[in-house]
Amino acid sequence: MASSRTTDRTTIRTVAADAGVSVAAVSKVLRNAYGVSDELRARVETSIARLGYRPRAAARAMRGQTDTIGVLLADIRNPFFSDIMDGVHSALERTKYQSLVGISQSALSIELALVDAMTDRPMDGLILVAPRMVAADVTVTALRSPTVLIGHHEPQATLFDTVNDNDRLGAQLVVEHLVATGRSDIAFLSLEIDDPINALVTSQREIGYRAAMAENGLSAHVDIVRAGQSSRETQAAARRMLKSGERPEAIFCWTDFVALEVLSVARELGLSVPEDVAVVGYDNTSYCDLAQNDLTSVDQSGHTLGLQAARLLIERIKGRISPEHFVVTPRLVARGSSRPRT
Amino acid sequence: MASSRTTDRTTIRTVAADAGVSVAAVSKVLRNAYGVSDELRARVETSIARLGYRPRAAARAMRGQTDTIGVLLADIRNPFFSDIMDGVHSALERTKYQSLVGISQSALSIELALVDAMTDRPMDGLILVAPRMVAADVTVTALRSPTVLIGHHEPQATLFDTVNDNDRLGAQLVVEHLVATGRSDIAFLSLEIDDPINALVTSQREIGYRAAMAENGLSAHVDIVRAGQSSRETQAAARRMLKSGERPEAIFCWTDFVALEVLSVARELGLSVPEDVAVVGYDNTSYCDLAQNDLTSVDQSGHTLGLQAARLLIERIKGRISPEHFVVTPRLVARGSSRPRT
DNA sequence: GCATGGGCGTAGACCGTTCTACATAGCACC
DNA sequence: GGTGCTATGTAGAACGGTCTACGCCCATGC
Repeated sequence: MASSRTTDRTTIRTVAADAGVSVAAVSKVLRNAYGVSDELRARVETSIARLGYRPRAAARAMRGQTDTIGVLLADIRNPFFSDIMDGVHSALERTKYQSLVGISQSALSIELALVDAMTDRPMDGLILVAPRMVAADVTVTALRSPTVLIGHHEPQATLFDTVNDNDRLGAQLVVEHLVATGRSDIAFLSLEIDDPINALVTSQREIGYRAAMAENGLSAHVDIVRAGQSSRETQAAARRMLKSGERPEAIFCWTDFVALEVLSVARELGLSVPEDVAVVGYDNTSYCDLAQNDLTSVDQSGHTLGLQAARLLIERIKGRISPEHFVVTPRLVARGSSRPRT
Repeated sequence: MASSRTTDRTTIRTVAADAGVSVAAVSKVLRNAYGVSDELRARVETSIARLGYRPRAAARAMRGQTDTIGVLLADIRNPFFSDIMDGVHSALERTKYQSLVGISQSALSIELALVDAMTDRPMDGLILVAPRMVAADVTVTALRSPTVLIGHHEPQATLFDTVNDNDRLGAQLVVEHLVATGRSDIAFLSLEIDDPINALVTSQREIGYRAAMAENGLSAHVDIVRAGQSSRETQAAARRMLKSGERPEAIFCWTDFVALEVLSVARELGLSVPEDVAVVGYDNTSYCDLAQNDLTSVDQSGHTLGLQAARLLIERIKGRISPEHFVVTPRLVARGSSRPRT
């Protein structure tokens, strides 16, 4: 079966024979290692080009590097993750590294399986985006291969790097903005998670929200609603919040994606935004700027996060041991969905 | 450097020693190959569990399978591709296969590099989603590993399978719907591509659009505008179309993602949808259903496409040689953005 | 003239699996 | 008791790279 496929691929041995040198010499050229004369290099490169030779990553992986980094994404639907990937790609552009992505669908079990799969592959390093796993699991992973986390607060960690937005501050900016525009009854629509840990961005935003409400003397108004990932659950939660007798004056959503659903439900219920209810998102994804959404949001530059993570990872692959924890400062981008009421 | 990381991983030899059997025996158990007694299997499995052994994919790749399939996505931003990935994941759920994704950012050069990287990895098979490459390149790829294409029309191909929507029909449905709702000046906003080929979904939709316009005696109104991927280019094109003296009565966009931008521009220009201009998308992604978009679109069930592709790929990996070409029939989902004018 | 050392290239072990070819045991049958 | 067959387990050669250890050559210094 599939026997027609064994095309007798050209290997390093073929190249060596063609160039009339040893296998080791070809390997040296490939890795541009020390001890190769210009003449030998030229000869080998000519043969490589003529034969169209490509080293097999699998064989390479057994002893050396694979020049591949693995990215674990929780959720491909959230457009914010596209921004992160853009950043990763631009950091990798001029390097020898390529990225391969695993999608965990926000399920812890899949996440763990994927990390295992990637370490078995193996990859030279891993970028985990918004992972759900607990510190112990991250540690195990980091011991096996260089690791950088995005969107996971573990500022004391020494075995891996982290790249984060200051999520507490971001939430505070939102609350302050809403207060400044005349709202005080501000609810937070967060994400429901089985075993929430403080490292999660949603937890951090909840903390920031609580703190800011307290600072503004609004502790009595604190209202955190948590809904699952799915559109159905999100809409149901939004509907409950907007229909209830004491509808909040503003809903702050943990991510833009959710805020768009809230806007939709509000419109369906005949409510006007921002008159009847203000809506604010988080991440400042490209959807916020569309006129039909006109959504106030918090910018944390996914591009920068991805870029930094990739940079740090490469440093770590190259041997850095000391941990680095990069934090970007969020910035509120006010749009129509939170304009002061007239 | 990173020497602390060499944790002396347990290998198949460790397991063999622990269970008191040969390496080959362990390998047999792992692959559940023929010629293993229940007693031996039990013994080996106990050792595997006790040692927490995991076979390394890289070593495995050198002779056998890797149980990994590669998916090449053109663009992670387009939410339609999320639907496809959902389908792929559900097909793979109960199998031993895992998927790893490469993102080409709609660039032909990256696409080719990624396909090479994946074949070198190697993967057991490849799913290429909306690839730009020409038939010759696909053929080369298919000769190296089992391949299924999604969103690439090559119905005669024998070396690989394809999974497609009937894009011509989809475009026809749109034109007919718009005609039925009283429009005749219907423009098509398509995608600009350097070297367009007929196999692309955009080309197919253009063909369907032209044909349907002709059938309805509207050939004089045929107007195909092509814009690049970026939001900036899309908006610029939309602005030109909507501002011009002879603004069309309807704009049919090649994908939802673009239609959302058009809705935004229309609103910015103070035009009302669908009164001043009707807008229709393609793919029926989840954004269409949001009240602020309320976008008419064509459903081609990305979930089904992904599911079928994964199924076909596994069949092919298992030895099927004869080509299969799966085609789904699109369905128009009418919403507010194309309601008849009152 | 001879030891020294740096530059260059090579031989061959090694990485962790798979898989073919073969050895052995047990059993049925004559 | 010998023969043939099946069922089970094993030895060892792949797979295609990397990388260490070493040898050769030539220039240099004394």
